[in-house]
Amino acid sequence: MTLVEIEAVAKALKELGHPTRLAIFQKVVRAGFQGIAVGQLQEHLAVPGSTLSHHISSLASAGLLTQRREGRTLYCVAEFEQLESVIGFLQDECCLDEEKQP
Amino acid sequence: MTLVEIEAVAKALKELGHPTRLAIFQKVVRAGFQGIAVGQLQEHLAVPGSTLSHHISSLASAGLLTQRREGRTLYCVAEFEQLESVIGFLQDECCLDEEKQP
DNA sequence: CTTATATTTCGATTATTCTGGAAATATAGA
DNA sequence: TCTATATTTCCAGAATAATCGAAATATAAG
Repeated sequence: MTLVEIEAVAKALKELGHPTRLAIFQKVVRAGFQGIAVGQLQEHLAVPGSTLSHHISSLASAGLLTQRREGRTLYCVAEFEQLESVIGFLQDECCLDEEKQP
Repeated sequence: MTLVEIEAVAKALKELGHPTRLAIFQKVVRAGFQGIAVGQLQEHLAVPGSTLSHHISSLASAGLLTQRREGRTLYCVAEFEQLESVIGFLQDECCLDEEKQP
């Protein structure tokens, strides 16, 4: 794992490490490949539009989601590969090997 | 998963989401159950002592490590259960169910 | 009791992030 | 074109985090 890759993982962890953003990401992931509209997120999470928009673009800047427009509606779609690479990092780079376990 | 638990996971993710702290944590995990001394971390990571100490206590405040004193030396030991609960959250609460996969 | 080593806490500065109202943009429909 | 809806961008203030030298604490050894 290169330094650049580690920094990409750190960036993703950092953006996930905010309660509102983690809640947003959870909803986006659960919406599956079709995604969830920004407005629907706003209904569920009761957070002002501009604040929500900032959090969404933070998650996008970490490669954790993308947006797709359909008419006036913008859908947020999870980038599952990025999520998997974060999980993979924690498992491979941070967890113990079997032989070290008690 | 309760709100309190989500906030605990968010806190852990946030603390891991800093390049220096992620590097610290990686070394601590790899040191296994015996842990690694603060001074050894400092040698590896070339960061001033006071800064390092702050980062270590951030990780401790997120429940990701504990410290054990042996004489003048303080060892940092990973809290593997906390790491596993973070990984578990990302897998269980955030990943797709099989039936949603393509 | 003095000195050396290991690490933390204090204190202060600088940098970054969070927040949300208001204005701007994009699209659709009448 | 005019209006309504959906969302973002602009702006600026408030809050939090990061940084690190210097001083303090803890322990060990002579």
